[in-house]
Amino acid sequence: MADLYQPLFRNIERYVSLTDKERQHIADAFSYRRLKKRQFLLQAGDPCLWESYVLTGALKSSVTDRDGAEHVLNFAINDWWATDEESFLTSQPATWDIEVTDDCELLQITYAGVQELYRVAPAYERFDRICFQQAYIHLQNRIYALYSQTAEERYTAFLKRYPVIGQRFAQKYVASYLGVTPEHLSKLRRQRALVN
Amino acid sequence: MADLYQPLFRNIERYVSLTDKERQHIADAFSYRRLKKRQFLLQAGDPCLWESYVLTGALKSSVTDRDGAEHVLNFAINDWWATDEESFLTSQPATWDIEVTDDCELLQITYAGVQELYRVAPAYERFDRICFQQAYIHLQNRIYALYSQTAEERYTAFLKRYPVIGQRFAQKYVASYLGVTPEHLSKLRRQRALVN
DNA sequence: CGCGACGTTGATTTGCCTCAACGATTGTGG
DNA sequence: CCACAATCGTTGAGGCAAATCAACGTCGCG
Repeated sequence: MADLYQPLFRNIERYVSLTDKERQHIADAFSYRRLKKRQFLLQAGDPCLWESYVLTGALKSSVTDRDGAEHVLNFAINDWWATDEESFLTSQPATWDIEVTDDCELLQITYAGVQELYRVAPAYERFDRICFQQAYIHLQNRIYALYSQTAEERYTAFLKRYPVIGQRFAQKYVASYLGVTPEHLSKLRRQRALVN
Repeated sequence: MADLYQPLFRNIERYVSLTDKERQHIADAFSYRRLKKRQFLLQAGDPCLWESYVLTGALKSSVTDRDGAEHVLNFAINDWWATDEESFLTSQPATWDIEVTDDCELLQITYAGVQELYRVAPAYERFDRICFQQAYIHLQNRIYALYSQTAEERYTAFLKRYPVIGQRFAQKYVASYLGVTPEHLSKLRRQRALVN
């Protein structure tokens, strides 16, 4: 089943080129795992032991605050990654929950696996560097959007940028990701419907 | 003046160890520059040609939105970095302004310089990887704070985490960084003063 | 000294939240 | 396969945190 790893290789080769030997090291380092809807890839309090590449399915990362309110930080569907990096990198208890919202197939790597890959496949460390640079830029833009845009503008931008996500996840999670209540997003959607 | 580079070396050696040869490559790659208060390290529309390490002085990074409102994204004082990474990495026109708020001494490196350093000093690419991982985690936490905390809570956390910044920058920039108006921050401060 | 930028204060407005009630849909056990 | 519960999205009424607008004192600087 070498084909199983093809999507992962293509994901990595967006940024770096891989030799056959490097592909082999990567395939050896990642293990396959299935999770069913409503299972948790990670629960707050446990250490995040895996970086997970999503082959199929859907997950959401969220944090629950002191008041019990859940705040969605990220979505992940096929060809995305799902990890609490802070916990993964420091081995401290996670603050995130990562919950499966559609049955998943994952490819997972441990912290030790990553360190070993850096050693035997330097292209993988370069890939990680580029990934985190992109992710950093993306989060800066998200913060700027939170500062400068209304909820309605953020929702419009979200639909444009991630047309698929809005269909694969419950409205209330989209609302949480956008930083508004489900009720408010519902009202925004109604206003948009009236205009068109 | 080899001493000029010591703060930069120490900054890098927080995360990776350097050989003497690597230190030499790094010193060769970074050039020294002074800027006066009110000058712009970067203006929106120009490409960001440098990653800048701050030896002394103070700068703020901000974006001005369509309505003309300025939003402060980052502060930088000694031993911090100041760059519009999106522009630096893609060579596209910057969206950020980076303005000097106190006379600065900088050590700067170009994109080509970074690529060359990656080649001759692999520790530097590892340093960059770790830096961006840390920065990514930090921004995730900032987004979570924007979702889950009130302005007052964010201000309290800001004072605790960056006691120095609040004193080196005008109140209105701190307000902007926290995502509130200067008037509102002023009222928050008044309330805090009454309590204590 | 006089100008302009900054911080403050108050009055008013507003975007979004909270709370509550209600159908519609989903899923679950008998 | 149906009945029931649970969850979700919607709608409305009322409230609050923060924005807006405007006026004023102060300070640094030319």
